[in-house]
Amino acid sequence: MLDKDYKILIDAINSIYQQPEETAEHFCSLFKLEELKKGEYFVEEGVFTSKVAFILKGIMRTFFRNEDGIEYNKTFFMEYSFASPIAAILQRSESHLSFQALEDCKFLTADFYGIESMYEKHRSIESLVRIILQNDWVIKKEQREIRLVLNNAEERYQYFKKEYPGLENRIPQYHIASHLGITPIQLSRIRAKMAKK
Amino acid sequence: MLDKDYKILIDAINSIYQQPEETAEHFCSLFKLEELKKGEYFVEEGVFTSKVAFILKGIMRTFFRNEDGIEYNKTFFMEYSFASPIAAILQRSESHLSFQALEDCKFLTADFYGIESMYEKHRSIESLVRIILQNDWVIKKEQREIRLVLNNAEERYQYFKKEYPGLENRIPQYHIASHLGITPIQLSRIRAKMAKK
DNA sequence: TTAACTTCTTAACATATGTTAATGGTATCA
DNA sequence: TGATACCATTAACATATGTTAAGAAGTTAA
Repeated sequence: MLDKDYKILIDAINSIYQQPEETAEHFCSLFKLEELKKGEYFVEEGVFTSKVAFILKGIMRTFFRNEDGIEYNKTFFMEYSFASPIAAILQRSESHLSFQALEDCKFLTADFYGIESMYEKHRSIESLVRIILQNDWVIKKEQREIRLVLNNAEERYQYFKKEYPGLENRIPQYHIASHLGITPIQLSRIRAKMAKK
Repeated sequence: MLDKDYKILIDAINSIYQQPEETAEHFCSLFKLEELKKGEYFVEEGVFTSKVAFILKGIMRTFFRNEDGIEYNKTFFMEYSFASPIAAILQRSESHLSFQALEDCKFLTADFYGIESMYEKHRSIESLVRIILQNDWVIKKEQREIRLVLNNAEERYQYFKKEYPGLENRIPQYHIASHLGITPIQLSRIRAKMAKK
């Protein structure tokens, strides 16, 4: 069972919170390989789901669509990151976010409740999940809220390039603009201004 | 021990998640009454603390100060709400947010770890805390992030008045402006524009 | 009471961003 | 190959917001 893809997953979780070998193998056994073509959805808005994805190749975005149909790209997921509508899962509610492949994607996927059921016998998995949630949710969200209020669009773009290295060359500019909370036209102006310096 | 103040706290927690009478009394016994004068701090940036406050009278704000000293008012707390640097507590880290009284405050305060230690024997307290955290953090934060990106300042001000009824007449306008991510001048323009309609 | 202080408002000007439209480049596909 | 769709850029104009400065009204303190 320890083929190349699972080895990547094991390395990823061990670098977050070191796991006993048997625990790591049990954890990995919950995952199976899946693929999505560019444009296809991992999770669609309005559904109940408990899926978690660990991305091996490709890019996903998660976005919110308001009543006027305007989209806001909340987060991007690149190789070796976990993507999941975890807020909805924890609340036992439907997801109001969609998850979509922006490139052809290859990923490992598992059911979150299956992971939760490991907690009792494998406390290190509970710690792993808690650390991931605290990092992704509490810390990143809090800092993103502050940046949205205190930084202008150019500063937010600079931060985006640090947070997602290389991503600006893999996805359309309008997806980046939507993440920054500006129009593609304004992002183009900012890029032109930065190129001059 | 069931004086008027504790009765308010018991009613508040029961309306969130109904508790057995003995559990509610045990929970309340963890709290003691405190006061702060306007301008004084409940929590200061940079400290380790595990305090939780239930506000009986007055207003607090929690704010972030960036490297240039510019403040961002993240949340306001009015009567019968819980105020706490809970993100820092859960991460066992120092708070990078400050909590300050904007009016003379009377509140009940407890140690969060004391509350946590009730979980084993009183699962309904664990549920209570989980619900409060999910509401305040997950849902409210997610929706606030979306509003910051998709709504303009006038819409955010309209929302502020719904979220904090009456608060606009109890605190200075510049605190509201800081919460909305704009200058007091711009807020004054928005108010003038809305008054005309 | 007067003086100092705080808060809110308004004006004038500068900058940032949105909207609409046109253009050119590139990829895709029949 | 040619046609079409998609995407980024730029221009021109409108709106939103920031900055600086001034003044008015209310509050606090000497």
